[in-house]
Amino acid sequence: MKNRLKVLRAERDWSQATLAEQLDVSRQTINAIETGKYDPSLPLAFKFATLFGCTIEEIFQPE
Amino acid sequence: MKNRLKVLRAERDWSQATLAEQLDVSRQTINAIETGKYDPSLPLAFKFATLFGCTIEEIFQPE
DNA sequence: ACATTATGTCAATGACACTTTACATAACCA
DNA sequence: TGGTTATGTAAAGTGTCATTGACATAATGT
Repeated sequence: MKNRLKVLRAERDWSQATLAEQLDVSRQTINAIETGKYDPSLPLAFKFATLFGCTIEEIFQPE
Repeated sequence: MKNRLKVLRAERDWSQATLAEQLDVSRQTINAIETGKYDPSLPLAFKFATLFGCTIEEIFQPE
């Protein structure tokens, strides 16, 4: 699963820690997802979409 | 997480087993997701969307 | 030079996603 | 009545998601 988190974060000038805080997850979770170590759960994917104001499909794409 | 799987299945007259087969998961997984026991992984959510020809958001909605 | 921030990574742990095998029930039909 | 299909559920096992705490490195600012 690919994702555009790094870009979306950069557009807002947010650190991984800042993003983690807003989503109520750990910084390591953000880092792991961003670097492709694992995929977020579906509920967390929805949280990303809500926070960034776009659809899940606009953030995550299956390989 | 709510979902419209039962309706989407009914529209196509598919059993849980038929759907499971097409998604390459077990029938119990379909049943568990449909009855809200747990949420699908993000990759599986994408598979549902692809198969039904719609977006993840059109199938699943956070509570 | 020193402190701070951002990122990457590791180990250990608990919770959840998904599996197989199996049993039960209800509906349908020959 | 007996066979088949659809659905729900349970137990036990495996792998993945997400956690905390910790350590390392690079970049920035004072």
